[in-house]
Amino acid sequence: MASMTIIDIAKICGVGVTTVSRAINNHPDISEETKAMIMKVIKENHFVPNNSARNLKRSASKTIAVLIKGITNPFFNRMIQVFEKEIQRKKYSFILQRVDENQDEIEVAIELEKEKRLKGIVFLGGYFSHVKEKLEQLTVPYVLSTIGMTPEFDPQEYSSVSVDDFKESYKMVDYLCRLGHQKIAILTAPMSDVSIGKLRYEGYKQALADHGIPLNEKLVCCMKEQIESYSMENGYVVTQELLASGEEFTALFAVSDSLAVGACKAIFESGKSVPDDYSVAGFDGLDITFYYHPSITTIRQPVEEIAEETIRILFDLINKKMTHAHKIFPGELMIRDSTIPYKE
Amino acid sequence: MASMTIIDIAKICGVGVTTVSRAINNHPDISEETKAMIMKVIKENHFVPNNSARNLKRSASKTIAVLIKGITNPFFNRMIQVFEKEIQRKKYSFILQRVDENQDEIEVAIELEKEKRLKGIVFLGGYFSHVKEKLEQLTVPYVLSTIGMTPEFDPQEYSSVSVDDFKESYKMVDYLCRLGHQKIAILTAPMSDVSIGKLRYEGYKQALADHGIPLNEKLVCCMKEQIESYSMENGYVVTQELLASGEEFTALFAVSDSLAVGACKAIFESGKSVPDDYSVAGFDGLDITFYYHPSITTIRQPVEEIAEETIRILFDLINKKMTHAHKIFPGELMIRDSTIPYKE
DNA sequence: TTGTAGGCGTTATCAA
DNA sequence: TTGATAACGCCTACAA
Repeated sequence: MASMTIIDIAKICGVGVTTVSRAINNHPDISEETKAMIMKVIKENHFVPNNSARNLKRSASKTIAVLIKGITNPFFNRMIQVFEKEIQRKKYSFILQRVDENQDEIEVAIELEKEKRLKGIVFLGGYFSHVKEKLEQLTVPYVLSTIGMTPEFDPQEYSSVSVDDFKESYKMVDYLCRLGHQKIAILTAPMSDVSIGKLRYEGYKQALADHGIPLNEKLVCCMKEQIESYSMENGYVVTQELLASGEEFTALFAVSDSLAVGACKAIFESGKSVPDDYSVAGFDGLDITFYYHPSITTIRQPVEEIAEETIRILFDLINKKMTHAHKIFPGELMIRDSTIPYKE
Repeated sequence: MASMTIIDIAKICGVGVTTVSRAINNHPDISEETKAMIMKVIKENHFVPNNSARNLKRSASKTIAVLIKGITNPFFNRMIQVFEKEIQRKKYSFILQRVDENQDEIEVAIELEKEKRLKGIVFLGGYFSHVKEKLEQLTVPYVLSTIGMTPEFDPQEYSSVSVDDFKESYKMVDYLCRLGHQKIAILTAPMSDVSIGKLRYEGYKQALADHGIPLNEKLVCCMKEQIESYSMENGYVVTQELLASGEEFTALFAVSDSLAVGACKAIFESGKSVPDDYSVAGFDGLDITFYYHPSITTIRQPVEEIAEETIRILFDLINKKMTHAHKIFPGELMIRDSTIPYKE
């Protein structure tokens, strides 16, 4: 039989559609017994309400969408879990929407906002270089979570939660310098990057400068554009080239953990060792850095706290408790087995 | 200003709503110039059509949904990419819907089918033990991709694409036996599991039997229920317990690569070595098995082929070219550095 | 506590 | 090539 509607159910039950609607939506104005009867009929006939119709009619729904760019990143998994938990705790429902690499997240957001009558949006990952005019089409509050922003964006215009990529990167390179390393290679985003890749690279440069180490451009290795960015493969390939170049270095800082894993592999394959021949450090705090052998020194981003704070700010915005907020969490330098002091 | 509708646009343009609709949907019956004019107005006013209304009205849309259980699994990333590419190539649009661990994927599917007027569904991951009655509520074709099915399901009732988990598991354990290993531990799903975990365990048992090796239950290690299943952490914790138990073994077969990585870590931490003290093998063919040090022997599932075939079958079903199909792909035994012959 | 009727924004039908 | 109008399935004043 063709799909049932609320009208069919009403007919079968011998009641009006309103009553059925009330039963479905747990409205108070309905007697327990009619409700039970209706629900029974619904079960028996496998009636499922059509969400499109509901969304169309509803003026507002209690739902939050999380838009995530690059779902590949294992770093987001934990965050999504926290988002879901926190959003459900607030009795809101939760939509996870993947945004393709070559899709515009704002356009997706605008469309989704209308379709689902969203109450708020979380943007996760990606670069976020959008014109103000476009952002203004978003009529519900939104928070950028772990998204590096270039400074030309007016902080008054948006809210965000993240670590200070510049500072944390600095922290790591500073640590490597203090171990006595002077020739520190970096594996980073292409120079065209404007987001976290750039921020972390700037931290590297600053740390070197503060230690009186001149920048050696031959030790600045950029990911290949044609390979998935921040992937193990990219780290592997780029490190192979670095090793083949013959340029000397004693430590390698990869701006993401996956890159670091790929780098380690390239080093091992060349017959060298981590950390005896090269110290290697990553960034993010992925689980794999703990499980890799040797375990990999990294900057752990406090994902749970970041996710929780993101939701807290979003709801404050929704409840109009504030206009905009920016929260920066400190990262944690996890010293592991992949980095050791420089030895002559 | 409040959100625009197609009526507002029609008024501004001085045309009827139908004409606007035609412009939006690239209908043939409209002159190029009015269309251009309308599109210009739409751009200027940032009009975005409401999807709920479209879905409600449309009788059918060319869209395929991929429902994925346990988005954590990195194994799915590549598959999703292929799905997206193939679906777009067919000029269909693609929806990725995450299904929570404690959600019923069929119910999600039924709801989504109505909401989005789906043409077809792909189920990815999970266990899939559903009653026939429920499956029958799905009125569009669907394909199970890389989902282990217990034999009691009638193959006439559904379509599927996967590897033969039993056979591939057998292949791996057989290989370990041929290396001379006799005491082979397995890291597998809890015995209550009915899906791939069970199938892979059965393959292990059969291979041991065929080599005349009695099953030692102390070497059958089940994942902890309270830890994320098939995770590195689970492999780590369970292997620590195995090592602590003092039960002797020379090889360890983990039914997933992530478990294998965790196992390796536990072994290294105990002061032992892979592969010198213990050979370790995984299953799935994740990238990390190549990048780990030592690289990990595994069964590679041909993800691209599986994904492509899934879509091919789905479209054959949609176009009524067949009733049901089951495609089994062979896995590939990737012999790496984590397994070596048994030495006295 | 229950039912009737109108409208959410779009597309499809049909007539102009 | 265009436009008026009736659905699509549901929710919600408002009336009973």
